[in-house]
Amino acid sequence: MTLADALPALPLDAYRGPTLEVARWLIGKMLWSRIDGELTGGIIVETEAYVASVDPAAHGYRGETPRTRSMFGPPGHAYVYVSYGLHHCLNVVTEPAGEAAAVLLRALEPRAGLDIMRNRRGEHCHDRDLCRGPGRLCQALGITLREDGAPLSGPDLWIAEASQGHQWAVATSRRIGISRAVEWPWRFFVPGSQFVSRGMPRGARPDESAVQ
DNA sequence: AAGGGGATTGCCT
DNA sequence: GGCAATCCCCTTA
Repeated sequence: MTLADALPALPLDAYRGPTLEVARWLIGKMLWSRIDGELTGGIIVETEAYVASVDPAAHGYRGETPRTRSMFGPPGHAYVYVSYGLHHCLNVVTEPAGEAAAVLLRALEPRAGLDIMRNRRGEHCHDRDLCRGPGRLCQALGITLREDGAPLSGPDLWIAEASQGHQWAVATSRRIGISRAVEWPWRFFVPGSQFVSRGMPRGARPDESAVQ
């Protein structure tokens, strides 16, 4: 899969809507990066919604800080932060500017530039592990704090429809790795996909409304 | 001014 | 399955 296979970036307006709807809608879309001239990309198979106005687990819940500034910015832009001092995590900012809300991209099914991903992740990395987890995804695609605040409309980082219009089933569950609002079913993923970051945790269920 | 804790990962047992 | 790594941010004193 090369640049010629990439469809144009989705319009930034598409991210302005309710975060939970955007989080579900993003499943099955392609995330592309062309960082350091290297093209990489994959199908989004796992997301989580964070809405600071009501969500104690969200960054920005206690107001804007230097780290969370992008989360308060306009929709369709990247919010990248450093986790545990060493891993990067990529969010898509949602809702109108001023509302701190975003969708965390947790896993991709790698489709383009797998050799590049392996250069970054390790030569012995199995396909399945290249983008399985928010930190791994960023490492595989070369995403760092440099991309924080960047619009997801290219040319370095963008989200587009997948070239084959495959319909993916979507399931929901509790979010991973948080200690507040732990019961909220705000995680969306492709059930059965080997590229999802973990097996189905407690509380997981098929999401009927998203299965076509 | 100091300390606790994290939207994680990889390696160890 | 458990735990260390690692650093900065935010909370509390």
